[in-house]
Amino acid sequence: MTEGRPRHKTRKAHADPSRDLPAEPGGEQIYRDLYGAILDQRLPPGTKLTEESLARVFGVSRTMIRNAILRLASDNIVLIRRNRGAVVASPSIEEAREIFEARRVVERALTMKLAETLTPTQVEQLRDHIAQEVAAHAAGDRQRSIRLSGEFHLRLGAMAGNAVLHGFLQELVSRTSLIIALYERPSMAPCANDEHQQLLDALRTGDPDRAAATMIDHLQRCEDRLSLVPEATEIDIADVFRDRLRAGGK
Amino acid sequence: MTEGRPRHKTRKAHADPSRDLPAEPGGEQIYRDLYGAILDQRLPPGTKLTEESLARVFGVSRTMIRNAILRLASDNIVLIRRNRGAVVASPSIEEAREIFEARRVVERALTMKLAETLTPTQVEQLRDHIAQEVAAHAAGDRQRSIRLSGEFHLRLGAMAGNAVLHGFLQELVSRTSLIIALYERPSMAPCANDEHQQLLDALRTGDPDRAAATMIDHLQRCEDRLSLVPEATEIDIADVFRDRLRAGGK
DNA sequence: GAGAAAAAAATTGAATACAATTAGAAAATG
DNA sequence: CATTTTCTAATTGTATTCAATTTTTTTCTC
Repeated sequence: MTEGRPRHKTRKAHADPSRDLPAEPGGEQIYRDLYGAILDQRLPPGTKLTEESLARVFGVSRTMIRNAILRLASDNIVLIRRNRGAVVASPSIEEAREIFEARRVVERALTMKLAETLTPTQVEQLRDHIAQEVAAHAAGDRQRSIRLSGEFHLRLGAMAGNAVLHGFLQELVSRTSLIIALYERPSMAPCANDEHQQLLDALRTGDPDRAAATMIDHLQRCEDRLSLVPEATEIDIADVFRDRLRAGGK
Repeated sequence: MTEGRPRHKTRKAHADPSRDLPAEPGGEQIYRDLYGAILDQRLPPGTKLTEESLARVFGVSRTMIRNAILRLASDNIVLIRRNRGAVVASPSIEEAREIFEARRVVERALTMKLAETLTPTQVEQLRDHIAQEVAAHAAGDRQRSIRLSGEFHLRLGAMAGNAVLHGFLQELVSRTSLIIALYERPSMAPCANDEHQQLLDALRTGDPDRAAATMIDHLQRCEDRLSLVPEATEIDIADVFRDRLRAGGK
């Protein structure tokens, strides 16, 4: 019955200290690493993902990089253009609006479910999480702050007990990271953590409608904190002289 | 070995005459073909998808089959077990319930949106679609009937104008096909098309709440028409003699 | 014969090799 | 000198090859 036999697999120890064994196979680790890098904006929207470079970095063949990229593409956080490589996605303003609308739909449902089932243990977990957010914010760790903020929504979603909706939320939160990278207003925290506290309070009342309203409100504020308006600059030159170009040139 | 390249499809004659040339590259066509075959239950849940067999059938290398399967897996209609191949997914009862719940969430939202924007042209399109459903039902074409039924929901979802939610719905409808294959009660149409007519009527009133209620009701009926209860059979033998097994010896 | 062990076959995982396409640099043209 | 053209390098798409794992078959033992 003793299962725990310490087997030393001395293989390529990668720079990742979180894992001694050859990581999870199937390109899983690569996928996660890329995913994390994109979410943390170390690979910002528009970044080209060249297969061979990544293959060298990760010390594997292009095959697995391709698989990882393929998965990222079906998560809609990477865009593959045929024969022209993959880039980190750059959601348009329209897309951003749709994503936030989808979040309101999905998270409203998850919040209502959770309001009716929330246990003291879960309250404690969420409280802890908020504490971490506050700490990160106080420490000025913006990177971590954004990441924790997204994770709060995900943990909440996980607790609601519908894996399908939770999966949708995962995609939505990821894409929201890209949106923040593209459209955040300078000098504004994307997701104020006192709002998370309000959310928790609303959940604890056990009233689904009140919790849902709080969530909707929170998401709307998040969206409003961004700058989702088309920029009017920089296109002018081409536009102003359009008639001249028509008349003069070919 | 002179394999050559038989231009005729002497092998499994595919019913799809739409392509002589390699069609869209990137394994797109293969993906769609497999997708369609699964949705039409020509590849029912549990079917093993052996890479080499598929490679022979489609006349390509395993590489592209793998890509297609990978995409199907991220759509959650195929399950990949490491080193043990891929099979068409068999959603559990629990999963089925979650999928229907997710559908209520997503389609409620889409229905409410659509109720406020529905144009006469769209009404006409939906009316046409329902006519097709009625015709298929009358002709006893069950296969087509099920497919059209799912497509009705998708067209409705497409009209609502949120591509993200529409994408979610696509996955949900696909997975519902698997659920129907697994859990349909004999002698029962999965989605009565007079309910689709009621839905259209409700949408035409322009009242979001009424339309939403009709949709929720419809989806609930669809779920209720299935047999989502754990089967009590076949486990009996082991269960009946459990105490004896315990007492007698391990 | 039933069951366990070993060997063979089939299947998947991943790297490499080659072909096709695109992007970029150099040369040619007006 | 700007623009097009041509050639070259870089990159992606797909097939093939080799290794690792699982499944099936065979062989052996009792």
